[in-house]
Amino acid sequence: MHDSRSPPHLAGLNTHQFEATSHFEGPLLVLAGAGSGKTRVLTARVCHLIQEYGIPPTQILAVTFTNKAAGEMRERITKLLGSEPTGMWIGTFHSVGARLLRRHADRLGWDRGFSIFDSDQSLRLVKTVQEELGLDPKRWNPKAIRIEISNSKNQLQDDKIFQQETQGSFDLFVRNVGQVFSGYQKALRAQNAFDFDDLLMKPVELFEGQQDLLESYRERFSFILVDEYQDTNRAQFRFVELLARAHENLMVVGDPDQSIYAWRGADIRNILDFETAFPGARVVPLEINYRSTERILGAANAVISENVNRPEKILRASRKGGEKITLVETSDEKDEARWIVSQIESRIQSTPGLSSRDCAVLYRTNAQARALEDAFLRARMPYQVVGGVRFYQRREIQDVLAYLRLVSNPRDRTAFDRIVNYPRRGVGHTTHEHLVRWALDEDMTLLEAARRADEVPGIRTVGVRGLKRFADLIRRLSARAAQVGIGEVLEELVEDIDLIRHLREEGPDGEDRVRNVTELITGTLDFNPTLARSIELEEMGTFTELDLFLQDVALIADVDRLDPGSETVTLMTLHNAKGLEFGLVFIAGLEEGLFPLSRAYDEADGLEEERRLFYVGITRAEDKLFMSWARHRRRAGDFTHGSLSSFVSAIPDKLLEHGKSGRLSRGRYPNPLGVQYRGRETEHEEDVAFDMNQDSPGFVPGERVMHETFGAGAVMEISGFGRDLKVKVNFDDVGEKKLLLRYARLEKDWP
DNA sequence: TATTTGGTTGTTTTT
DNA sequence: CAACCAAATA
Repeated sequence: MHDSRSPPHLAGLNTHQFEATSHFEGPLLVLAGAGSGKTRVLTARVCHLIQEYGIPPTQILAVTFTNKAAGEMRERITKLLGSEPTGMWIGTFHSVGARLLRRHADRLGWDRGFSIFDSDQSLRLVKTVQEELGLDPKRWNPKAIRIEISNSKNQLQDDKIFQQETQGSFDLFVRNVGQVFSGYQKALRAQNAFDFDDLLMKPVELFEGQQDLLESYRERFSFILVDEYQDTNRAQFRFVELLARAHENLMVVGDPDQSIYAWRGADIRNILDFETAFPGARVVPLEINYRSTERILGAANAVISENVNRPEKILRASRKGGEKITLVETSDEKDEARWIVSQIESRIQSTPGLSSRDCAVLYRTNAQARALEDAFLRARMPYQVVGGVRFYQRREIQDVLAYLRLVSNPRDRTAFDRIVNYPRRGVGHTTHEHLVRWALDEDMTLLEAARRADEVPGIRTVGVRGLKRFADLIRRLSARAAQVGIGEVLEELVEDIDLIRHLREEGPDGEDRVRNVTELITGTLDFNPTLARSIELEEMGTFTELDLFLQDVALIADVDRLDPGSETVTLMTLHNAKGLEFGLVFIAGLEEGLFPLSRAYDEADGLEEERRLFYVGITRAEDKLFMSWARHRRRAGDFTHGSLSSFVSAIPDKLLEHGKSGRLSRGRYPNPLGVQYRGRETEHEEDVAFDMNQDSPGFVPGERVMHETFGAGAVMEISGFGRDLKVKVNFDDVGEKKLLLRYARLEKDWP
């Protein structure tokens, strides 16, 4: 341990933490178990570089997983240093990429005022391109195509490479993706826009193609630090590699056991093979957990050790003992939610100093938030939901933002299309078509064409007036944006289009929408571009406040909006919980098929990733962990019957304390004898009905069954759970088939 | 051109 | 049980 005579950034570090912190040049891999103080090490090393080795902050680049983490890191460094690390770049891969592109977009044929398209906007663009190509979106799922494009980009494969590689493919889908891909990329460029994936891929293209730029940034960032390295993808690896290859002063920090983003291209090999990519790397393990109690950590270790594909390591607890983990069985999602709320209530009441902000409820899917919210609302317990229907994704917010985007980037056609007729200006489908055709012929932006709408053939006077009014509005806003703050621009816009009145007229949801818009305005009134940190001071003059604001908005994540200071319980997905910690943690919905999700069984390593997610969830808890599951759950409209997640069986029983919700333990439910109470309790009857219809297939291996099309056969085996129950049948005529029971409509074939 | 209706569809996780 | 979309009607 380093004592108080050391500089403040070294105080209290253990041997391994100190080793990593004081590392100077060359590659360094820190294998940091959950709660082992990796953020401390990261910030301490930055201070060490600056104070002990005299490295100017301008030469340091730190990449974090969220903007929030970036902000916290900057704050902590400032505190330790006693001054801002001015000129140091700290940000996510996406924000660093955006920042580089803002500076050099012209070298790629983009304009520095480019728009950043989020997944929704990029999906809309995929649809548009599909329509132009005459590919029926019913037959070729735009979402699937978008995912394919995105994956490809994350592998650094652009549309040209994609087409080359799939040219002779017999897979029609893949060939179509190739077509859409290049149309999509062309459209992005025509609109002066990048999508999320471009923010990672284009900087790589920039560096690979422009040696002088690469050289200058290599010199500029002579020290690079990357957090959450286990979740980097190919493009991110390449980006880091390009910058770090010359000097190799690269520190990466991560934990293979917490890799949970393989589905979006993260490649765990980046961390596993780090020593191969950077030979001679120093490897420092951090294996003492300072966060959770011994019992909680025991459960986490037991769970993760079930994974086969992992380097052997064990995380030790510095905190001994602790409460047992509570595992509770509930009757359905409402019962589960009520139980959670009541636990939080009684805990807060009985534990002095414990407040709702110390509590978090984690779940696998966003849909689970609904029942929970309902219970919190009823109990009048304040809560905040992270994610789900995202704030910036809401229709009314997107509408307002589309105006701003169009002001900032007049070529943004996606923005134009969205708002040209919102609120209604008499610009319908036909008018729009005429406008587009004319703009294309005359080679001008839609906005420019709208300004000269009276010259466009075929448009009725209502449309002409509407378009001119629209173009005029955008022009006025542009002028204002150059003079006043973003907040004022927004206020004027909302006033001008009379948005509040329009929203109120929409009916019941209108008030909510009004509130959201007001919240957006309030948020922007004190928007401070220097605080936004997305830009260096000397660059300030070259961008308007609006540009900076839009960039921030585009890259903000759900967790970034989490307010840890507010007196509320936090509800979020397990993915969003990465990197966070809470005194009390609930993991809800621990049912087979939900967590792990049944789809995880279909993919190689799917179950292992799911288990890592469970591991991440468990290790969020400091003092007490609760887990719950429900026997019945409404999913996608229909009822499912569930059983306890197989993940839980890995946890030694001595760490567990079993319980039942009040509803179940009162003994009305379940009914061990089946039909005994029939007629007396309605609830119970429903329950029996589930059992007959949904739960038990009513089939056993060897039994003879009939199928509508396949005819008679014998049941071979039964697998899956709930709505994913599958049966394998050996049909007399067509042989073996694996069928989803809920579609199969099998009937017993009585002899 | 705007609005309403009904039908279809799909739910994993996110920068 | 949404949200989204296409067709039908005002």
